Amino acid sequence: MDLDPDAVVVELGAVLVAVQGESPRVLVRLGESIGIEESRSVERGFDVAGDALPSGQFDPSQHRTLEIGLRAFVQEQTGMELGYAEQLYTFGDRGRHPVEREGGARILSVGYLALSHSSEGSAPEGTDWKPWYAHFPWEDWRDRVPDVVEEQILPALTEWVEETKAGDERELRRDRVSLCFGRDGSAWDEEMVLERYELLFEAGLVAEAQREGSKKDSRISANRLREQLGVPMMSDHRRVLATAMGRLRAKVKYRPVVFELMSPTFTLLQLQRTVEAVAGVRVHKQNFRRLMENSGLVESTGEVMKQTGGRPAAEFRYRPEVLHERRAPGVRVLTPRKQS
Amino acid sequence: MDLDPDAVVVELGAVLVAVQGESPRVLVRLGESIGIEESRSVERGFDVAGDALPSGQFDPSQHRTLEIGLRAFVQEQTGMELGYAEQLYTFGDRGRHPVEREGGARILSVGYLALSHSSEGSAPEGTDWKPWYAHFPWEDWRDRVPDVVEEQILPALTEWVEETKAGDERELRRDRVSLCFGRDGSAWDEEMVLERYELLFEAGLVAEAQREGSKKDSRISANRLREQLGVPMMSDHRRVLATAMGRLRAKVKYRPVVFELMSPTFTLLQLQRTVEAVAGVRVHKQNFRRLMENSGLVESTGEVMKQTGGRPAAEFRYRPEVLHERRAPGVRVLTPRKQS
DNA sequence: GCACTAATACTCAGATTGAGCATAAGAGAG
DNA sequence: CTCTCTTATGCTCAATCTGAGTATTAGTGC
Repeated sequence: MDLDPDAVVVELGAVLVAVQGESPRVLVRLGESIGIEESRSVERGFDVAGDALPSGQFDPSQHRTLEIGLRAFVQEQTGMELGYAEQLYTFGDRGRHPVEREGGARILSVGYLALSHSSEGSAPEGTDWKPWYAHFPWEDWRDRVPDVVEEQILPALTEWVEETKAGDERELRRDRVSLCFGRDGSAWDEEMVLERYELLFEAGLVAEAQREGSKKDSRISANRLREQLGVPMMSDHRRVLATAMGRLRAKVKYRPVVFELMSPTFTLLQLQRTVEAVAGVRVHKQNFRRLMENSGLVESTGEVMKQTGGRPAAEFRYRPEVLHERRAPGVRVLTPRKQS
Repeated sequence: MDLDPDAVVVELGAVLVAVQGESPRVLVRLGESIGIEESRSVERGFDVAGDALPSGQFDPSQHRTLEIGLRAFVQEQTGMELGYAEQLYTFGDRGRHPVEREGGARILSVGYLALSHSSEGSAPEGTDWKPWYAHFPWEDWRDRVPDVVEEQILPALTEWVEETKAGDERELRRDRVSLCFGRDGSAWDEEMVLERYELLFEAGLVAEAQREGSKKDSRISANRLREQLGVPMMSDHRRVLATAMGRLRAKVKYRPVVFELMSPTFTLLQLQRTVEAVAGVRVHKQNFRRLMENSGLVESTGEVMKQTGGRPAAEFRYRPEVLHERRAPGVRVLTPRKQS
């Protein structure tokens, strides 16, 4: 690794998502298999790094484009051939990577979102499909408001708000908390995944924040809390994952990307469960099917699927022609009517 | 500049947008003032580079974050203090920058969108506020379908479709053309700015494509055409601008970003004209005001503005509280009812 | 045949849209 | 002072779309 402090190293990382039943999953390289980097971190006293996204250092002499490089890394590290992939964001803040603090080059990480139909079948050696809500337990509002929000996060954030002396800064913090977690008249917005993660990071509530030099908080209570706030990942990979979740939740609504997660044919309920899994919220079943039937996004194959446990369901497939017919074809996730 | 072919240089570039009346403008550094880079290109026989975005090379020892670096460059080069700024995309394709082809480092360019209230007052020495439709004449559908679309672009693209031998590749091309330019049942989608630019680039119809090594096309007719297809910019800056336009057109609809382009107070017509200028389409006036009045995005100041040429107009201001009240507060640009 | 599980049909009131028509309030001309 | 021009603003109407239900149907496993 380059030790010139002026040098820039570009890391390409992929958030490869698949949905198994009702569980959205991300392909990670297991912490134990990372070797050098992990042992280094441990050696230097940092928290255990955690799992990593498939990623690697961009090599301009090998890779004509960033995406080509990314595909090569994913292929090498997981044996998976990427299908749909889109660039998310480029992070370049100083200090989010342990190696930087050892005098190495500055690391830019370019994150990608990739979608896969098949997370079935075991993941290759050294990798695993991890449920993304294991990393973001506060993001799953399908069945109820997650306990961790009411019981851990909001009290801790309130404390974080109150600890500020300056009134206007406190006001700003209060605002962010209510916006991010849907308090005080704001509604829960499932797309704000990154904003929430960054908020928790700034408040020192996620384990990754501890790796930063600033204000170590080693109180037992704080550490216990962080343990409940999701499984951490290597360097800034959980941040990249948050970006991916937010983007996917948003994009599902105006592009037919869910179908990248489905088998070629599916029932409307399977489609609904996939959307719900990704969005982390429930939708009204009858209205969902009405929407799908009028959207032009899908068409019936004429077959039925009988393995549903109830009345057999009609089988559908994606209808690509919709791209020519509608302006922003996607699965609008209908929200319960506002209290306004 | 680094000559190690394995090295990566990160260029930060800003698309700084302001709207003057009905004309959206971009702050550019004038071609003549660029100096070294331009003269080099000319020396080596490339097309004249054209104007450049405010941009510079990211320096990890100076800049704690990418955005900080960007703000510094814009400040230095234009004297402007950036307000709103958001990252757009990171481009890293080989061959879009002339210097690369001289054996230099690979250049990644990280593009940003920045918005400014004030393009009034002359731009600093060596810079200018250029109307963005000068670079993208096919993107302005406010008054009619631009002539250049019907008369130049579509015939040329049709030729590009037909010149393909393989039937399925031809089908793909035909599809892209109809999607991008709203033919064959597709509607014009003003957000697809980047897709259209890339299409014209691939078809060799924009001047920048000529700088690439591949298939030089020096027919007189082809060159005349490219001259009509908008003012080119340095290296890949027009691509970054296309990305910015598309993002802004999309974002206006679900975030209150237009107000970054407005004065503190404004009339509804001024707001409408700004939205139309950005989106490149017209909207129904009465419906627009109904939408604004019900959206919670603005509130009346109680004052009126009399310089309108007709009946005095009520003066409005942005209402930040809307962020807490609505899920995706933005100026939905209503489209004329479909033919379906 | 009964209980259970989904799937699918249908209803209904309330909001939201797309399009217009109509009126109001200034400025400037004569 | 009235007429004309220009924009602002009010209001209507039919067509759709939405949020929330209720009701019925068609399988499976006792």
